[in-house]
Amino acid sequence: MKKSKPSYKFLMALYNALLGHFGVRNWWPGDSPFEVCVGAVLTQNTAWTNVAKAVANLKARSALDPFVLYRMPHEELAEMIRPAGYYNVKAVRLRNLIDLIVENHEGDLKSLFSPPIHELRQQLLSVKGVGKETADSIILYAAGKPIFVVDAYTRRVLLRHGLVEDGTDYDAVQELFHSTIPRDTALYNDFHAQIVAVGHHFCRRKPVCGGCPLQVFLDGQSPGHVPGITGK
DNA sequence: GACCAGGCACATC
DNA sequence: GATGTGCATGGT
Repeated sequence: MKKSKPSYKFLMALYNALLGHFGVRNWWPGDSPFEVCVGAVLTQNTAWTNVAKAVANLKARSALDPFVLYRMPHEELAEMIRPAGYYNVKAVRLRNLIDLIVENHEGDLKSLFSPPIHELRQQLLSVKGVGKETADSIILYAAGKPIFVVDAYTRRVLLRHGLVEDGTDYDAVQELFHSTIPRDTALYNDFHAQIVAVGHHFCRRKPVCGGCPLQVFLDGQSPGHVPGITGK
């Protein structure tokens, strides 16, 4: 069964339902654009609580800096980000991103972020270890440009509430937002943050959705609320 | 002790 | 081009 595409009105009402429940989220959890870039790589398939420990290690060593990380040996970097898991692959991926920043932009993120979104995205995607979600997270939350981030929470929440088909790919989910609601950085930033909030609190492990603001909103309005889908 | 978490690249068919 | 696999820690 093919689902009809949600309207502007519907998506905004959905957003407002989340906003009313959670309040403005003020995302991403990071003190600087560079920290957002590092966090975006470290959080790949990893709980944020573990990422926070790795970031704290880097901060404690004053290593949250492109030039410091550029000079750091692999073993040392891997050891510092160990709590985030996959530390060997992530140390390489982080280094690949740092290489782009330092070697092509003299360590200056403003330089990296200066091109139009499409060009910036291509640059980020050319880095081995930076996929669509990581690139888009950096573009939205570090560069402050309007692109919608599609992550596990986004898919899960949309799927669980019957708004997309199972297996809908990244580009299709992203296009759903881009073609429906305005290209606005602040809106995309908070919308995604709201989705993460509801995904984290209500659509993760719990077998039922009691108290979920989306359930309240969607009942009688959505293609069908689908309780009980946990995990991926 | 099993299961899961804000992916990604690579091998194989 | 679809599907499977390795990477790894820490919380529930």
